[in-house]
Amino acid sequence: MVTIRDIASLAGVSRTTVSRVLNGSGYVSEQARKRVMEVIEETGYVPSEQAKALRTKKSNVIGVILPKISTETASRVADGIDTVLNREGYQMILANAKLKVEKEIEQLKLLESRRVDGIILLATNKEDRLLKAIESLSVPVVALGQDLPSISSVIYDDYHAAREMTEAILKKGRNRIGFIGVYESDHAVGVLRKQGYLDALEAEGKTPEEGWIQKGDFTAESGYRAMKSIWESADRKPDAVFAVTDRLAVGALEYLRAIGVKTPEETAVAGIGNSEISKYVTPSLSTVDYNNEEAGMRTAELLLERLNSSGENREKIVMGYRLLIRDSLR
Amino acid sequence: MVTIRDIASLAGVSRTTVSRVLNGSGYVSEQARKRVMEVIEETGYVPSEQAKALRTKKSNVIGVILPKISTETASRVADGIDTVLNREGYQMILANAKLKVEKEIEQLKLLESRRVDGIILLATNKEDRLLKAIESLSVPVVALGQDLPSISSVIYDDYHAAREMTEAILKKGRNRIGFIGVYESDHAVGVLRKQGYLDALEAEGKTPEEGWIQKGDFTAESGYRAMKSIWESADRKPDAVFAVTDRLAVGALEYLRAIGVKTPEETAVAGIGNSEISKYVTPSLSTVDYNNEEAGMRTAELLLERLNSSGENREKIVMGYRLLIRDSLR
DNA sequence: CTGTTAGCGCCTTCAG
DNA sequence: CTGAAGGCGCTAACAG
Repeated sequence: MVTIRDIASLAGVSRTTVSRVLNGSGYVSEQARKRVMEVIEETGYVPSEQAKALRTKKSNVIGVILPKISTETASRVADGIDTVLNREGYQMILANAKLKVEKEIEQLKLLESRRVDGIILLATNKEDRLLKAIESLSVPVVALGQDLPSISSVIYDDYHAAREMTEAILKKGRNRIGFIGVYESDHAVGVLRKQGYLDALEAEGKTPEEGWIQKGDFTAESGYRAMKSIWESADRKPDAVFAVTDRLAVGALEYLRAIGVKTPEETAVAGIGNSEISKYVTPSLSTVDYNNEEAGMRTAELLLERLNSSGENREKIVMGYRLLIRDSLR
Repeated sequence: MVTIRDIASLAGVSRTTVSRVLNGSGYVSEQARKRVMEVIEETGYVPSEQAKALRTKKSNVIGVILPKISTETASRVADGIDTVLNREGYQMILANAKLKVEKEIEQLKLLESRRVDGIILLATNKEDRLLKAIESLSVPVVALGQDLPSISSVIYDDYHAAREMTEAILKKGRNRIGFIGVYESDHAVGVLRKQGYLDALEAEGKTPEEGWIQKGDFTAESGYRAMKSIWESADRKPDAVFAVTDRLAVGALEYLRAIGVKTPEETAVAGIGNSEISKYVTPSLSTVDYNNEEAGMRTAELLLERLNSSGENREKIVMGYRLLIRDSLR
């Protein structure tokens, strides 16, 4: 591999001069610059960002920790992050947390060892050991998706989104609304969305019946099972079901179809996420669009700002959302 | 940032000794090891992979160039790649080619400047300048998705997949099969799949009618428009349509529904890719499963083998596929 | 078992 | 306008 040294000697100048033409810093005679450029061209020399980073203590790489790689949400977010990063001259190193806290922490450390300039964490929990791990890090971290105390974050308005969707269902005259949630370690999805649902009901003086509230695990299959549990355990059958995720909702839709319940006539269904399938299932699924790409962009911008300002102040951005009422809710 | 030097002096040993306990290389007395470990623990020292890489000329980072980040195929492949890379102690730096050749080349160079150990390219074309760029690179590259001469690659069996799906359609007694393809710069998708379709027809002595063959650009909307063109320009209406992509097929499905043509009764539809929507549209879409995750894994393995063997021999792996005949084809 | 020495490829004072 | 010298954090001979 050809180095700056080779270029220097081939061009008959010092390494310093080569460095200067490379970075456009300081004065270099037109003649010298030309010689150097020629040699670079001939040799196909590519400066090592690695060595540069060691010297300048800036790698221009940002680490991104995803809960799972092949997920619609994650890839939309990654797309948004990449847009901003690419524009600002950064590259992105991806790390997979596989939905496990330990893995999340492990990846944080791995990224720190790579000396990335900053880390974006798509968080799925707010566990103490995670917060501790972040604090002990010497690399700036911003979170997306969960409101982590002590660091800047971009979050979705889970509570209001869920509440508004539930209200929209109520407004259609539906009174017996079931709910499919997830485990509560995921605070944003497991707790906030559920609270939004509960509060919307309570505001109308309604109480969900025993058995109307079930849990899944983000898969369509679990949505199917949850819907089945609701149906079989409830005395009065619900006339609507709100799932915290489109996949769960699609699973619910499938169960209803399987037992011959008409959607939306008998039982309406709604989800959150505006996944691509939501548009193409029959009936098309009512859902909430979170604009993940934009969220990714905002998060990247937040991180970059932090890198350039050296300020320690924490910032919190709450993303807006958009209700999409489609055929599954009439 | 604490360095190996700090650890050494705090532990009262030399940097070499610290390095040795870090890498488990050479002999270190139990006593010294313990002292060092303690100090590392206390200080929260994290060795710089960056400096290590500069010295060892191995970064343990692999670059992955995707045509687009938020794509089902890309993210499945990335998932597979990550599985293998993670298992073998590598990390993945993602680069977005935005479906442009120049950007593809630019990313190759950028990754080279980062001194990644190898590059995986999800290729969408076989243009000469791309091949040239790859050859001038001093980093091993393997391709996925296109059969690039001169480098190792993992490819899908596009020709046979398309041909077999077309044959499956013919076997259902459909005789007038339309086709929605894409531009030919994407050799695998644009040329090979089309050839499979044409050859299957020809083997049965059939010739597609003028207007039955249209092009789209990977979006559902373009599939819709292509289907419309087929419908409006053909004298005899097709009784089946084969699209080279699920999204195109879904667009076609939408058009047919819009004009009140029954699927599959009047006109059957098939795609390729086994996208998630294919399972949930109505009627469910017949398609070909390419097992992208496995392809990603194989590609990563191919690259790692190449890194460890220092051999220059090129290898070509052809992935298998699986026909999924669903409701859209009866 | 341990330390000394020498660089990996680059940038950055500091003197010319 | 240009070069020499030093060092970023780490590992790899090579002597002890």
